[in-house]
Amino acid sequence: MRPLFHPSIEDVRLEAILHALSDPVRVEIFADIAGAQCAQTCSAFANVNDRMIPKSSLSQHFKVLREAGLIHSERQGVEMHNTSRCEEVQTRFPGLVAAIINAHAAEAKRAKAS
Amino acid sequence: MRPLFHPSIEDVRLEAILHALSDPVRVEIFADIAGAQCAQTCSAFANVNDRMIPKSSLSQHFKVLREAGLIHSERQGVEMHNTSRCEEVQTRFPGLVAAIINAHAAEAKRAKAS
DNA sequence: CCCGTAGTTCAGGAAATCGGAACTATTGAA
DNA sequence: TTCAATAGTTCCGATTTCCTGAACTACGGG
Repeated sequence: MRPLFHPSIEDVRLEAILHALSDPVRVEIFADIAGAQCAQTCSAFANVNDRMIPKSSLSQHFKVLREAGLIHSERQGVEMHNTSRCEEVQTRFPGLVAAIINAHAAEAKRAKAS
Repeated sequence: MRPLFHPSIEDVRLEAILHALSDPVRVEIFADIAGAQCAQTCSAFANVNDRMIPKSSLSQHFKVLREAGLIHSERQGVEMHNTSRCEEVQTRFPGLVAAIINAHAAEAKRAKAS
């Protein structure tokens, strides 16, 4: 099994970040990881937005987030610990991730209200 | 030929905006329109990033930007006048478009420097 | 050593994207 | 009015990407 690839922050591309977060499942996962106090496992997201996500799809989603430079994944025993790279991305693209997370939160809030 | 559809600002979705701008051609077109003083035609972008874009693809790109709520397109005689909807989108998702345009400008600047 | 759990890889079917060719809409000139 | 030119749109087949079940790998515990 090939080791996990994490781009260095200089290699992070805007295009990859926007593509990664243009998927409703991935943006939800990322917002949760970014807002969490501690590292999150992959399987914690087996159902997102009241929808079952097969674990092969989940694995792909985490790969996309990881290779876009948005999260850091580290094997911890049998499971994976995922943390956000918000601070790093903030230095590269100031305000970007914060604005997206804000927008996502605003949309989620409105959906709940209706 | 069916009339052009523009979503009302309340119907604009984060997902659609991020998807629209996750394409290198579209983000370039949008940044240009947003930064321009006057309306831009479609064919003004026949070559973006030193690459020829076929007009059928250009038409699709404009449709994606339009239906995401990022631009307004209006027929003016034989050509199309495109303007950005930045102000409206700003009220719905504060800081989002500005951060993306900033990030895009930063990346373009770095690419030129190398 | 074997089992259970967590996640990855592979492969093929589904969906989105690209682009050439044909079409539509508008203007201006004959 | 008719014809030609210009600017975009639509259609459709080829390519690419995405999704997910099945098989696989990796680690920990008994």
